[in-house]
Amino acid sequence: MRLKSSYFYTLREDVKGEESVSGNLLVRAGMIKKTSGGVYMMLPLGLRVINKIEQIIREEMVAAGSQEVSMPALIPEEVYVESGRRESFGKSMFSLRDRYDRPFVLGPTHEELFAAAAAMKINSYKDMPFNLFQFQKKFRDEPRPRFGLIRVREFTMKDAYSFDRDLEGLDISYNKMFEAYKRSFDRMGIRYAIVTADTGVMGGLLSEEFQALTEIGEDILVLEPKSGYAANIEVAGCLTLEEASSQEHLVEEKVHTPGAATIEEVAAFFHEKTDKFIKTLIYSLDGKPHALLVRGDHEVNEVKIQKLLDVSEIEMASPEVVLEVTGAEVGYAGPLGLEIPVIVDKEVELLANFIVGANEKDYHYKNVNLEDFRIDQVADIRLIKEGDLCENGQGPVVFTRGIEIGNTFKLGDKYSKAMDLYYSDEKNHLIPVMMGSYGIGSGRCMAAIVEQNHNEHGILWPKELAPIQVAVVVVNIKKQEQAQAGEALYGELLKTGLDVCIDDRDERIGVKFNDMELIGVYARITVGRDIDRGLVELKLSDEKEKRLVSIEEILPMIKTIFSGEKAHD
RNA sequence: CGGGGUGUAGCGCAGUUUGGUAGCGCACCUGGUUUGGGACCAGGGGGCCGCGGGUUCAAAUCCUGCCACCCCGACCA
Repeated sequence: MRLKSSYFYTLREDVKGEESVSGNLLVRAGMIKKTSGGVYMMLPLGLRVINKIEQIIREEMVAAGSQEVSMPALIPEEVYVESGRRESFGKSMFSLRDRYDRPFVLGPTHEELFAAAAAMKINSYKDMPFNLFQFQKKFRDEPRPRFGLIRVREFTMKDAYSFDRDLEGLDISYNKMFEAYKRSFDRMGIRYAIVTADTGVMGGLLSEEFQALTEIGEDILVLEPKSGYAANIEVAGCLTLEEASSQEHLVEEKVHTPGAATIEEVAAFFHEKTDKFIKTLIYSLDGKPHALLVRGDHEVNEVKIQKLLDVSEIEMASPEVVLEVTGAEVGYAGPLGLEIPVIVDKEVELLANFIVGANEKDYHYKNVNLEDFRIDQVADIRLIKEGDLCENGQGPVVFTRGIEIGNTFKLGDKYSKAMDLYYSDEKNHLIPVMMGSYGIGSGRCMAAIVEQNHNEHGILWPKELAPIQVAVVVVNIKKQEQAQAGEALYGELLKTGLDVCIDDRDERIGVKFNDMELIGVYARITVGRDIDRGLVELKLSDEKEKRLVSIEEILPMIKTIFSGEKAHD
């Protein structure tokens, strides 16, 4: 491409209100442009990168035996009603009506349609296994889009679906996808961790996430390096080897604690550490109030609660509800005398003579013990903390952050049962198909790569993904010998099939260098003052030093650097 | 949805307190001088001041309703 006559621009200043490095750099590089909250235009250079990312994924999917299809994004609402997900997605689904007032949605994910497509093919156990994939826009009305391409409302996902007759088959299909994912992300040069995760709205038997390791990641990953344990904090189990306290149980005592409502305030009042306290949190679970008890220095893990009690909606109860069920304003809830279900974290069971709220403003009870109140259930309901013992007992866990770039699910028969996808086995019994689903967000991959590969000047694309792999920068386009040499070299480079550009703009060299570094050109060839000696300068984005190369040697050198590369454009 | 903030030229901002002809930097156009790390001089173009009502002789500015965007808490590729 010739920059002078191409759609190409850069912004000199940082993007206002953009918190993520990737969002800022991609917008400044003219690769993406926000249209509205969480919706972006994909401009020429950005699209090139996305295409390269998707091509890698496509090659690996095909190599793993998957066939490409394309499903609609505009889908009759009834499809999701049938599977029960119209309700579970709720407000995060974009809904609309056609001219006859029939309800449609914009697909947030495509399990239902793939199940329908599979039904066309599947009659017998002989019709499986197989695997389909697509690249398709997904629409999710996220409450809070942010971080450039990381959390958006319209995005392209590669989604794949496997169909097997039984769990053994599903395991095989799942592992094929799993390996294809590893190869894809390895080829993109992404540093990632694989963690077990919550199955969430997808349901099913198993969920594993591919998490790109970055500072800005929205997910907290719990790792135990020695054993290789890795889990999303949502599902990380807690283990304690402590014994139950053998202290003699004292008689409970009501204490006036004026002005102390938060755990920290109460702890300061009693001159005790926060782990001598029990927090009583009033939650609304599918609209019904529940009391959740965790140690004062612990937090409730809402995903664990959702799984434990099979609830879909979980939120802290409103101050009005708290007043109603405890008889006191927020901050003084305690388990004594509560008439709502009381769920207790298993580590609370180990304590004796602890301090709790008195369900009365400005009062707490001390020396409270488990026999003093009704307990409906004891379970692991807390969020793990960094340094806690790993649930496998191997050692303390460390935290790191990640961006979820891929997710693999063993769905089991959830959708096949809902969508009536059955086959006949050898004995002519109708059996539900075992499904798996596998997603990769290509825009998130792009953002994650930028988060992991940038410097103070701009993006450092790996050479396979750079939108411009080789740039010929003519220092002074008005000097004939430079312009001619640059043009000649550009013409030769085009024949290599690499993504090449010539910066033929009438700009100062500093502007050109800065732009090339911002957009992440991999190899920059500068044609300038040394051209009269037959020399050009080569600078690779992953090397510090520039090299002077003779004009005759530059082409073979570039070919060597990119050897093994496929043709693009 | 709750809490906080911002909407003025393509981008970044001042002006709003105290109404009185809409400004600055970058970018853009013309001419000239420059040319290996975001040049300089001179001249110029570009605005439903987020949108709608209201107050006023007069509104970017005051009042009011709405919208959008950003940040902090509940979702997921």
